[in-house]
Amino acid sequence: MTPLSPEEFLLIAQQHCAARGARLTELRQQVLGLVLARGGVVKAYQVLTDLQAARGPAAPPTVYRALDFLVEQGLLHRVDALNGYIACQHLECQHHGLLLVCETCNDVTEIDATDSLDQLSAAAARAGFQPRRQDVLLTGLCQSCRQPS
Amino acid sequence: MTPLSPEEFLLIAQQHCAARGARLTELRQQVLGLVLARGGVVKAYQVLTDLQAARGPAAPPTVYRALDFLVEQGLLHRVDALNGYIACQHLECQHHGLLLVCETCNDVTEIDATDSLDQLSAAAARAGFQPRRQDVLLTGLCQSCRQPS
DNA sequence: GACGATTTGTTACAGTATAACATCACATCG
DNA sequence: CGATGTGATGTTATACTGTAACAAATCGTC
Repeated sequence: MTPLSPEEFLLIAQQHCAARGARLTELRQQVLGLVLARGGVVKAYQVLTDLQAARGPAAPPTVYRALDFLVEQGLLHRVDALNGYIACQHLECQHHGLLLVCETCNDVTEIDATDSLDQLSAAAARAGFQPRRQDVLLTGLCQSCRQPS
Repeated sequence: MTPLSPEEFLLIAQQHCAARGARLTELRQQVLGLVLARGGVVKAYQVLTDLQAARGPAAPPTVYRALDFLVEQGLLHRVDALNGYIACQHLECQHHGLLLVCETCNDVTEIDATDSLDQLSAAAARAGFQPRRQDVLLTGLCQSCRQPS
């Protein structure tokens, strides 16, 4: 399960958007590239800084709109617990991702947990609730951070 | 499943904290009371306003600290998606709560989904991740908001 | 080229949260 | 009793996150 390179990711993103009739404009692609370049969880204002470095003046709404779009398309996940964004780590496969947020190192890992998440949705449905495809996240300790040594 | 009255809730909260060796101080109790008084999802700055009305000058850290404590004790849930807090709706029973956040009316319902959530934890554990007891939330449409009529 | 719809730019501001340090309350122990 | 340590609260200032509202540019279509 080698992670995609930024180049591969951008390529797939293109196809992904084309297939959905969504316009992956220059700006949106650039923002996506900046997120990928940093790697891991990225904050909106980090992207803003990078964007300003790359293109001159830019304001918050510019990056928030691009990030919203990318989340909408499923290319990025929003990590509410950290007010951040992270590239989808299972773009190729159809999946329901579960985001594992380490509360020590703030690293985020995405695992495929389609079955469990479907169960969760079913439980919600029994309560009359109609879930929208959405990122579910758990916080806790990642493997590296719970070494007893 | 009648919801607890604020009085009942506060009483149980007392016992709950005592049992855990945590100090439910006057301030913390007051903050909890203000959340219960408003009902539903409450924002920190709403609590701040109410607290100022009730006790005179107060600053953000005062309420954030109290809210953090109450979340820590499991009396409140933090609703990341809304930057808000809501009283635990299953205080009496041992449960793993699943928060259902309606993206139309912003109402939050808490259902018991212990089984599904245990599955989720198990999936995380298989990835070497150790989840902490934590609120999981799904966004979507509540029953009232998806009336086709 | 005119038009409507979407995207982007820009300004200004609203809302959320914490760092850092001072002070206070309280339990414990010598 | 007073010293002392710990946790809780007060206080100031500031950092971080996000959006409303409107203007300008871009793109596809007729």
